[in-house]
Amino acid sequence: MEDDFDQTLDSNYGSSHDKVIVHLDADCFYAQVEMLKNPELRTLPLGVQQKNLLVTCNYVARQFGVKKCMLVSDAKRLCPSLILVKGEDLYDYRQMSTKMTLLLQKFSPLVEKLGLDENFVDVTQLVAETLKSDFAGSRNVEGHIYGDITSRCDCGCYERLCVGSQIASEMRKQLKEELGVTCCAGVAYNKLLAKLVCSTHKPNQQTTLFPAGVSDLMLNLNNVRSLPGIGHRTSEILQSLGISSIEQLQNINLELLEHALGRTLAERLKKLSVGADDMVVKPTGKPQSIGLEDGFRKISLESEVKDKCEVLLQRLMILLAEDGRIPGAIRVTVRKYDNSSRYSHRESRQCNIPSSLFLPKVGTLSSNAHNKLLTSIMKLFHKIIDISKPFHLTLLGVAFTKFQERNTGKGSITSFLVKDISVQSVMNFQNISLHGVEAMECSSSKNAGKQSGSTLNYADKSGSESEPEPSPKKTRADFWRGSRKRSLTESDKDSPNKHRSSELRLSTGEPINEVDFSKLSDGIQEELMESCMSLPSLTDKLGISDNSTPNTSMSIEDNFQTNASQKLWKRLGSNQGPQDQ
DNA sequence: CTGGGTTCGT
DNA sequence: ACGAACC
Ligand SMILES: Nc1ccn([C@H]2C[C@H](O)[C@@H](COP(=O)(O)OP(=O)(O)OP(=O)(O)O)O2)c(=O)n1
Ligand SMILES: [Mn+2]
Repeated sequence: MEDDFDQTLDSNYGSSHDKVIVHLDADCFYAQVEMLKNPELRTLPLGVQQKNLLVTCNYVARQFGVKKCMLVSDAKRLCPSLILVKGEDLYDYRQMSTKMTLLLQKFSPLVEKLGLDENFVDVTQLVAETLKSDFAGSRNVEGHIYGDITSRCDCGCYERLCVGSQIASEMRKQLKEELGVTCCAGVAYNKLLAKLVCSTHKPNQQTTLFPAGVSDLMLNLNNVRSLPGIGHRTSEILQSLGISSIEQLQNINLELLEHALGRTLAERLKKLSVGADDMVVKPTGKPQSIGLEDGFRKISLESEVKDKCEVLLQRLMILLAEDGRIPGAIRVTVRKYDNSSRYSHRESRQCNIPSSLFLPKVGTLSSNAHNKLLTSIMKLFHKIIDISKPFHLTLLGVAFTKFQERNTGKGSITSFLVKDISVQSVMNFQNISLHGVEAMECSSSKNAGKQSGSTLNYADKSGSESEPEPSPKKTRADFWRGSRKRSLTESDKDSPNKHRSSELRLSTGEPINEVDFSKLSDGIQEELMESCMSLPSLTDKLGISDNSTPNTSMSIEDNFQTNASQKLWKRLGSNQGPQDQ
């Protein structure tokens, strides 16, 4: 008891072994999603292109020496047969990202996203429950072990990390089977080490790090730049101090480092350099900002600015409607043409916006509020740019921030859906395939948007009546390796809307069937319609894609080869055929 | 020939 | 409002 207390207070600089952290990182993420959309690309060298930058490529292409974030021209020189797919529109990547995080949240609520394809999961509790309920279970490490384990720590971390590796393996199995996504995983006792060890075996592999391997892992990093937390700027400063290796960073005098970097950063980096990290896995909630930007050669007329911003705003309103919250502020970002300096000098201005613009009125928002927002945007623009002089922009961005939850009626299913994270994709109402409802205004029309035409599936039968109550004897620890079952959490139970919405849950589970809209209860049908109509700017969604440069062709034709992974992709909510290259 | 985001700290 | 970090 007292020992535990001391241990907690000591906080051993983030080097205690009491946690089990899994870090998951999808393989060549954008490229993988593109291959899921069009499996014919699987065997070919594939690159995903944003303007002139090749942002990532599949592992076939990597054999040619093609690298991430490379100029397209350089990549083509290395690999003339490289197939290119446009990737400026992140919609599909974002959607897959959401599904991955939802799947991982079945293992622990402590899931933190980093970008679109990485997740940290703190599985300490699941590991503890598993060890408790299954103390004689196998202690095999799944996947690779980093370095040697000749000396075993006696704090119990060996067993914990073993179970962690088994959980990681199950996570990857489910990601592959349910979403078609392959990824790497790293298992360690803190975030830094989980992330670093994750990347030691790629692709589609996992690695577990025990305390005995920590020193090797750190010293095998090639450059100080490989330490998460040391970016472009900091590594340059370190370079000017003659520090380029991890070992040099470990050994440099702390006072000297503080002088160059400030105390907080210096102390943090010192600890990181020996693998100590006390950062906690912070559950990722809804985003703090939702924005879009577009880069270009030159814009020098106010009218062009307005046009660009209007397009950005239209696309933004779709993302906003799907998010379901009301923004309290809007921000405009600009990049001025700057000779000599490749470095983006960006300037931004933001202002508050009245929430009255987002009142749940049906048709009114579209033109009226839209115009007011555009006016605000232009006002902000004029705060940055003096129109009376010539100007030359190379980027425009618009973002919403300061979100507030939408307050629809208390018991309304709308307000409930907005809150329920597992149902948020449903807020994209065009995702519902409305069998038995003919051409509802919000679903049909052009049906050409990227976010249209997806299918809504059941997943969670156990959420409603059919599943027996979990027996108190059975701990949650068994769910991930024994029979797969999901039970309602406590907070699920006290809300009647939760039960109603289980009818509408987006699939991440096995029994995949399309929802037949006409089979939903009448009350829910009506409320869904109302919810649909009360969403801001819903009518704007019609025929408008979150797609600046369309990168897919919409073939309604469904007779082409049906490869398993493509079926999976389609089943999971795409309506897109393969691309015509 | 340099994406399109998001978060955090100051 | 901006720089720095991450993907
Ligand atoms: N500067 C960057 C870095 C990444 N990404 C995008 C493209 C990647 O597909 C995705 C994930 O980034 P990763 O660094 O994890 O790279 P990949 O997943 O593509 O490849 P890997 O297999 O090495 O993880 O984020 C980006 O747009 N800009
Ligand atoms: Mn990745």
